[in-house]
Amino acid sequence: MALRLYNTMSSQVEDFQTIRDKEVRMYACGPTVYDYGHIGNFRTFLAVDMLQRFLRQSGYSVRYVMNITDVDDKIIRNAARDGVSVQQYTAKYEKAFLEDSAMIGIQQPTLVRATDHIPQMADFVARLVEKDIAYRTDDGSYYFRIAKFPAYGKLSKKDFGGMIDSARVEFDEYDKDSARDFALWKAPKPGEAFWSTSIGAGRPGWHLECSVMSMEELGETFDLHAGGEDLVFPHHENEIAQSESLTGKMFARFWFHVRFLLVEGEKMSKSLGNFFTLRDLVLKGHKPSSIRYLLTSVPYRNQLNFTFDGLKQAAVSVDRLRNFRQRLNCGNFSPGSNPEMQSLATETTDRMKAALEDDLNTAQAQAAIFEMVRRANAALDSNAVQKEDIPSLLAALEKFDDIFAVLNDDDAAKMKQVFEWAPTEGRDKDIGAELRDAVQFAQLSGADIENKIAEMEAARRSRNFKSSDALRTELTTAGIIIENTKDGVRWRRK
RNA sequence: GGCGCGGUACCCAAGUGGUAAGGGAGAGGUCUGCAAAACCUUUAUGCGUCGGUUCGAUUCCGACCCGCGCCUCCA
Repeated sequence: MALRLYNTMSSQVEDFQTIRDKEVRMYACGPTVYDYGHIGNFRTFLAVDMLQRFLRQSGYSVRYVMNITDVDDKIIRNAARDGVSVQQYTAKYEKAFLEDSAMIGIQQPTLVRATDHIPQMADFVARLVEKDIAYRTDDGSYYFRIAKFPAYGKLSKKDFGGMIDSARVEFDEYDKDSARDFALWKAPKPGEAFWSTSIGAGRPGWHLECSVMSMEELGETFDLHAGGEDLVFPHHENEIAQSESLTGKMFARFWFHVRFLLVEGEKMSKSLGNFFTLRDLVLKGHKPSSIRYLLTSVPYRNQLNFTFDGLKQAAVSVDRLRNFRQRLNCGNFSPGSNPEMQSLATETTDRMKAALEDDLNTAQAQAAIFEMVRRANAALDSNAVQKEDIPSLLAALEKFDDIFAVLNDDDAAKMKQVFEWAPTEGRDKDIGAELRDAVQFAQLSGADIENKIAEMEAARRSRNFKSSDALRTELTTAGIIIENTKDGVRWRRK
């Protein structure tokens, strides 16, 4: 078996084959850095992150490039509103994006910025003009002539046959040959940021940067291009048009699109009051690992209903996995190995691989790991797990976590960052009691806790349950969960 | 209107032409000084509705109802 992925271009699940053996060159459309990223953005980036992780786990070397769109209408407008330069404005949100990505466990791709590629973009337009594929309008803007690219619409399955030859239309403020022609380069408007280039002053249109930067980084034809489902049209369609009409070659082989999510059953929107940035959720006290788990638990092509109930459930599920790992790490086991445990680990690894190879079916991969957890826990209860089984079971768990990345408990440290950030943006009032608690709990050092536990254990040994229970309550109140096992006391943070 | 996706238990959510993964929640039980963790049992004769094809459909086909997406820069 090998990886099979849905390709938007063919509308089918296909065998994933790379141009170069065992090397994947992929590009994802990243954020426009005009505000903090919301959970919808992160669902998409997380899906691509999982794909990238799985490709590496499958033995590919991966060149993964993501763009940062740091110039567009909204950015220019907001920067002007705030009285800062475009660079100052975007630097803040780019930084926030990187912090948020790290917080939610995204492995950082090679990042490229639109504004670092202005000359290349101008050059790209000039070459299109030479081929008469692009044209300049009176105001100094440049447009792509869709009539020159008959395959236009092949990705989004749209038929533009009837419109392409329409007469020259006066279209609002612009002077396009056809209403469907799209802007490659926009002439400057009074008071707006612009760049002086070989094709004149102005700024790039939205689609241009992705064609220019992806080809510069990955070559004229690369393996996979990813983004949110909304980008199929017009963004990716336009990228294909401009790139392929310039090179005469196929632009990207696979098109990977992530479905939008719903929040509490409805489309996420500010007017509905169900619009959440990642930081909004952490401010409410939700753990980054819970958010990551929930956002990755539904396969990327299915609609995911993001709910607060689901977030709670995700937290419990993650705890279950973490408890299991701790149980494996802390117990005392007799020497030898149990063939049943060995084959359980192997079966689980195989099932996870098969699930992910099937168009990244994350839900089934989770089912496989939980099946293992349940069966191994049962075996642990009956002392059927032996010393040499531990590495095998842990290896399967690690294989899972290479992709899902929720086991490492650094939630408190991440939440602390958000806690400290809040006042800098006047968001103190949004800090929830749960976040406050989580941050406070993190202050207690491991040594402090161990000391309390030793005290508690001493009381228990002398059967002074009243005093030991008091100590446990004290720790519980501080967010420490105590478990007395036959191998001694285990503790963990809530 | 055009193109596309989906409706599965209390909640989230996989999946299959032969009778329903997994997680959470609930109930009962085991273990425990009490907890916690863990385990066991249990919770859809049912997979939007109505027809059709079939020995057999939740899975295929058709109609309808509902939700969602794209169709001028929203991941």
